[in-house]
Amino acid sequence: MSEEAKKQLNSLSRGCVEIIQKDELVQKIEQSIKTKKPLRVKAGFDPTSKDLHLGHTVLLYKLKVFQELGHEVIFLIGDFTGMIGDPSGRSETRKSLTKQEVLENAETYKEQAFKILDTDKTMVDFNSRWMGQMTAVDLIHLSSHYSVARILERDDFQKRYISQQPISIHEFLYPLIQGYDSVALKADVEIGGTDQKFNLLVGRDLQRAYGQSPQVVMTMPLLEGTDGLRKMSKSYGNSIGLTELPADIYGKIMSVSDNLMLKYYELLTDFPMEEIRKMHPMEAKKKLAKEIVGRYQGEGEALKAEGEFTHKFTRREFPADLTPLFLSQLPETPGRASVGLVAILVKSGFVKSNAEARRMIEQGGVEIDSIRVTDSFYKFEIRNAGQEFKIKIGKKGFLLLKDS
RNA sequence: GGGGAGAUACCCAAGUGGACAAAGGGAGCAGACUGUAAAUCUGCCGCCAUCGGCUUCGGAGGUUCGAAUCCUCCUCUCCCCA
Repeated sequence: MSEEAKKQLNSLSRGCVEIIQKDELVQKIEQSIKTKKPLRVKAGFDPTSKDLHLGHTVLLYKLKVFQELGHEVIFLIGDFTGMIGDPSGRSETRKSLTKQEVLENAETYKEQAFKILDTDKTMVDFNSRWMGQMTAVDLIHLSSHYSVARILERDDFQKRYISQQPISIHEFLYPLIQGYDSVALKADVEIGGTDQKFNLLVGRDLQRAYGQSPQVVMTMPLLEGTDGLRKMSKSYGNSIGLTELPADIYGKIMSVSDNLMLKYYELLTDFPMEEIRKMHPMEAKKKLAKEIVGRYQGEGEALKAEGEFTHKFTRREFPADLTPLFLSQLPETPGRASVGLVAILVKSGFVKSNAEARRMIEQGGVEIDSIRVTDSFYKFEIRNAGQEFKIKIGKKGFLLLKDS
């Protein structure tokens, strides 16, 4: 293997779970170096939601590595497949999206993707370009290349089948359609999450069936969410969204376990791992949090988020520049002489119901001017006009309440 | 086309006429411990309220003093046979 190929393989493999087949990849790289023809590297994204989160960026980051090595990156938006809904890893049928929703989501995807990828060097494509043209005859022809038994082999389908969950025909078709994308694009390499392995391999098979040289498949781990257990997903409530408030992104990264942090480093950055391991975990985490916030929201926001974090949590101080909430802004506030704490918590939107507010108070989660209040009947006594109350609610809530 | 099983709170899941706002687990929230780590431990976990009340067990009706539990119809899902 040439030095250059070795170097490429090395940085491409970082964090990678599987490369099928590795020697094919080496061959393709050597070939590309020799002929000065870049590899066509494809990654598909299902625009199922508007909000991209860190989990989605694992692949984007890997594409960037390919790009920096001079290869041709195809950012494929599965607008057609998005309307079907990928059954991968699902225990139930995904709800289908309308064309309109898919296109809107695709826009935000592109926007976020180009914070990582080089706009000029990236080819953006939509699989409706070829799938939209496909006739029923073409589809049936495509289906003839695969058997029901082989599709059923797939782990998630099998689980659903055994546990008596419904599987719709259109979900069956999904892997074929996604696989066909590789044929249409003549991909040399496709990268995807480990949950995509089956679909990616179907791409290989179909390329062979259509007389092309099969793509190399590279699978990347699914990034666990903030719970450290399940893959990051908005519906699990464990995701870190790219467009969330900088302070939230920063805070969420800080609350991730040390182990998970290392994984984030491996998959989302190219910092040398040995150096990270040598750092104090909290310092390493801060560095990561700053890096991520900076990447998506800018350097300035990152610094601000870090400052805020240190102030609020490390030093446990009340944030300095909090916009006050005036009593008069609250709907139906009774005579200011007797404003109940419970009412304030609910009306300011920190808790959903009176019962929750009471619970929170009685369990010691509320402080007023640094004094814990456990009496759920507590009423504010306003002695002088313009008086302020600094209310701390649970771990993350800060409310500055002001008279008038 | 025929036969059978099932739908319970955010999720999984018990309950099969009163003691059920509904066991257990998970998630979530709060507290202790910390690095807002993670892990662990404790408490809370439908809604309104002072005792007390109100709405909930796929949907609509019905039986009963009383139903998540029984009956009827409907909707959805799964399995087996054809």
